Amino acid sequence: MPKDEKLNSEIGLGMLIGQVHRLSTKRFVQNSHKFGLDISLDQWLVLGPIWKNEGIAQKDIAEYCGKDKTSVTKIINTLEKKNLVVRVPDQLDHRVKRVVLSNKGKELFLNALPVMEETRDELRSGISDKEIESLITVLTKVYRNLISN
Amino acid sequence: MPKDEKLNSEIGLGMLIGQVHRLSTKRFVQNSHKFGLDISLDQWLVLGPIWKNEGIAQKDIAEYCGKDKTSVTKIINTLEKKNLVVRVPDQLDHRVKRVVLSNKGKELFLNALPVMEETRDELRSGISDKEIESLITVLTKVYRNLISN
DNA sequence: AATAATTAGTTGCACCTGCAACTATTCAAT
DNA sequence: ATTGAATAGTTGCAGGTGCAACTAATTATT
Repeated sequence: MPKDEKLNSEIGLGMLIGQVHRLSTKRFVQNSHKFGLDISLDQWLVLGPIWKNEGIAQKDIAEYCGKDKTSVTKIINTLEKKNLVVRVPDQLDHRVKRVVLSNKGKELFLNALPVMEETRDELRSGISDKEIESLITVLTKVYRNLISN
Repeated sequence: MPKDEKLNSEIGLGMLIGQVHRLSTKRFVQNSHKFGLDISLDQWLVLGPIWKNEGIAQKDIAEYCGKDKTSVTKIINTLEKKNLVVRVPDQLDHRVKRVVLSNKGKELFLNALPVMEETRDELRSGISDKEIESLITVLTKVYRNLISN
């Protein structure tokens, strides 16, 4: 019944990554509620590149946050439903759509920064910078093994 | 355009974990197809405890693989649709359902072992055991930070 | 024994993901 | 100029996830 009993057995690496991923996205949403906001981690991740690059094309958003273009389409749909972003068709290339933050979107992005901070701190609590660094280093190697499709 | 260009910038830890998680579940499915099988990583993860413990209750499956009971219900639904498992109501406690592998399920489980092996090897390719060990150590700390709800 | 609290499992809703097939537009080749 | 890639984005389908609310069965309380 103790939640971390299974850790002693050989909880595989893949399983561990899955757990951490699921729990951290969950935690982000919980924290956003604590701050009176309603935004998912993935919505936040998509908002990021739009903030940094007003009018970015969906294709570039996908590349930027490592998501499938299909996923980006659908996340932007929900962001648009929430009136956080607007799709603007490019005047030169009629295939691309440029995505822009609304005022509400800008406001939410700023308000969500502390949520990100807090979640980040919770994840790293009691773990040294050196450990985090090595974690990122090795995880990046795994990542490189995987992107070479 | 190069797929790993973003690595140089500060691709956050959370984002990195998300990428690795998504890419590795994807890779598992691709590998299962290469072996002529059709099984997802999560279906495999649920099959595991049933293999080790015939007639395990759904609640214990959930605990075993760290999934929500809701998710387990639905994954077992699809496993049952595929005729890989059967739900058997417990005779003593009429609330619990015990899950059993069919012959087809046992066969698939065994056939999927090499898929697991291959995916595992691909993930770890070029990474020393020591690095993997430290990865698991630190990731486990992150995990512990998260389960304390 | 009757009521209340727990527990196992399911369902509905909203969201995220990957894949394949599709539209529409732009670019390349001849 | 016309045909044939390639590209940006969308849609439909199947699956996975969390949450809240629910049923049915078991235990605890009094």
